[in-house]
Amino acid sequence: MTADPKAPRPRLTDVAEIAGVSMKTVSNVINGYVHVTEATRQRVQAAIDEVGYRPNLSARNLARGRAGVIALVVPRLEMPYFASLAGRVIEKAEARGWFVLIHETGGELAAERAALEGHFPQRIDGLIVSAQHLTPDDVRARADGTPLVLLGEQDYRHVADHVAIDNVAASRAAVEHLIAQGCRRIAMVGARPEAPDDPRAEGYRQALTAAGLPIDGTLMRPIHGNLGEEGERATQRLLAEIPQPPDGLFAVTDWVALGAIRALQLAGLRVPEDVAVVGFDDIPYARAVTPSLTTIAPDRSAIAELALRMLEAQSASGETVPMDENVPFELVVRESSARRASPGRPSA
Amino acid sequence: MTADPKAPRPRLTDVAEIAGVSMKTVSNVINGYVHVTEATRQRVQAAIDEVGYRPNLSARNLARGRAGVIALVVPRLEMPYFASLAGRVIEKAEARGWFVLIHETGGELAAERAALEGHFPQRIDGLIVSAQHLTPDDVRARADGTPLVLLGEQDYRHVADHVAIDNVAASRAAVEHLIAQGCRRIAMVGARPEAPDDPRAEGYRQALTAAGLPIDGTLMRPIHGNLGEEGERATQRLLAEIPQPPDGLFAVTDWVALGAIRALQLAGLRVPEDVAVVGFDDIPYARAVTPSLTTIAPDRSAIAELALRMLEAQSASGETVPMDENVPFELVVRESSARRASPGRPSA
DNA sequence: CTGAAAGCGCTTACAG
DNA sequence: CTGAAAGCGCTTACAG
Repeated sequence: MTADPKAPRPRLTDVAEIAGVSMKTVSNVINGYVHVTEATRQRVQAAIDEVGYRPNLSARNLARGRAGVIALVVPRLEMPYFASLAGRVIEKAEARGWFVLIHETGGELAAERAALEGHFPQRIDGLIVSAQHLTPDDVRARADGTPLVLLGEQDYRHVADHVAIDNVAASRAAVEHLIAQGCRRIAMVGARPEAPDDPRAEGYRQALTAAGLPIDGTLMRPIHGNLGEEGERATQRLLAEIPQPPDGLFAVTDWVALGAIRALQLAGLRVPEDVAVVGFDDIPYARAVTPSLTTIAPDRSAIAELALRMLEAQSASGETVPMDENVPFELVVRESSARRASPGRPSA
Repeated sequence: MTADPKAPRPRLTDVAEIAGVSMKTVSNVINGYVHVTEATRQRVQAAIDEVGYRPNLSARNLARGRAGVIALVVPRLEMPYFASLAGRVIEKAEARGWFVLIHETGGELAAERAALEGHFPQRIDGLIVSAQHLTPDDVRARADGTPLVLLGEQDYRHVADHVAIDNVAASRAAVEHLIAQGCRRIAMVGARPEAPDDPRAEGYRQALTAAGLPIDGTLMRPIHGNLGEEGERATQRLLAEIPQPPDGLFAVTDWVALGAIRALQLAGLRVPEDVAVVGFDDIPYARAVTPSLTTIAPDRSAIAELALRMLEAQSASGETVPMDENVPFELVVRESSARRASPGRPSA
């Protein structure tokens, strides 16, 4: 069990010798192939356990002609949503014998494009990209043929495999919740009016329209990088530019929501009493801050699992029709939206 | 430059053929060895650029007899301190042609011990562990011989290579800052009275003693996992158990500080007016929350660089005397400690 | 300063 | 169902 730390690592041939079989048979057992009698399998397994054999992945990947590595491209690992997503991708990849090379773009479009073209220090078998700025045209223009899965809120349908939550439905759920709390003038921080279609803005509009509320463009505030500071600044400008503060605020990410709450509080507004706030992502801080944050929690595990299945499918079949898959989400209600006002009678 | 995506990847021999030299010469150029004339080097480089050659790391590592992988073991990647540390480790490792296998322990001692014993799905060349519970005895009992570097606040001197900031000095700086802000009754959330020596508690004591302030054990509150919720609960209990709230609070991590601030605010105390708060780590949220958090910022880049150098040194020389290196830190003053009271006249 | 050849530890047709 | 052998793409003594 515990081997001499200085001894060379046992090889497949060592295991084969101990078990009294050929390398091929050991390989069959390790890779779970059929056509091995149960008695042989057990004998081989015993030998594997005895010497503590673990395959040399460099040799395996070389022989198989693959890198054994997939890249996960995110804006910044420091953003907890991406960190937890990375954790799940690593977990799911491990189960498939894949390594995850994490690559940060810093939210730069140029870095996102470079990643799309496979500009990595090494060869990779697949690419999962969670982009902030990449457009469908960027993806369409891609020359590199490495299997690719895109994550995130953009609509990449018909361009590449894509997995995400239903952002329209999730945003709609968030805003409907604010309406149910009695909010009538709901701001959105992080809308992207310049984008051809912004699903979170669409969900926002749908919820308002369904409730018979007007859509007021001045309440929709764009930001560039989904950082807390930007959420704060955008909310400050919002408050400065409109005569009366909103009574609800939907932020495109929790981080933006934290910045927005900061701006609201600095302006003397109470959350949730004066302004109810809902974020998006369910980052761990959403629980730790005051007030704790109501938010949309995407199923990160499902995202990771689907992304890896899509990569596998592409590796296996080469050309495929781009797929678009949705994973579940959940509205997690916490303090930031707990209005005491009854629905229909918002506190003014 | 842009190759046919379906074409097989160019190999070393392809480059050699184009440049009209042997594989060995190309290898020399790629690995930066001397004894290559400048003209040859340029010719080879041109061939490399022409076909877009990138070495097959599986083959390289197999030939070199190494895995090309180091493991980074952290409690949870979702904790932004570890996420940003991971980012820096990945960056520094990439420069050395190493992959980083990130492994989460969930803060479990058993998982930390398993990692120490090298229980990974594959072979690794080195191990960087940022542990929460591992004791020097655990490290001493290690059977596995893989190069190891420990990070974090525990004192692992004489047991294994260790890199950290000077936690005593950093904590002392944090508490001295609170004292300079006029605080006289300073609580510490996250002390570990059970640990033989807790450097952050030591710095706290040193600062108080140097200022002629008493050390009050009831103001030092232990917590287990450095989570926000625990910081909140510990602070709640603190407020419930002492007759008068503290006027300053030092938290062992920013995340704990956020929880503590929550508890303070829920108890009707204002931060920083009633209680000034300092955290530790400088996570990105420290800037985004209200009030923004005064904190200790460790030089993560320096931690990553030193850790990798130590791994390299161990790989090269086998047995070495355990080293202990400190990296710089900085006190970042923000709103949570901005007391209006002049030093010496704390507001009551 | 450069070339030809062995070897790293697997997988995988190909025989049997 | 199992074995002997070639080959994956590098590195590295070893010659020259």
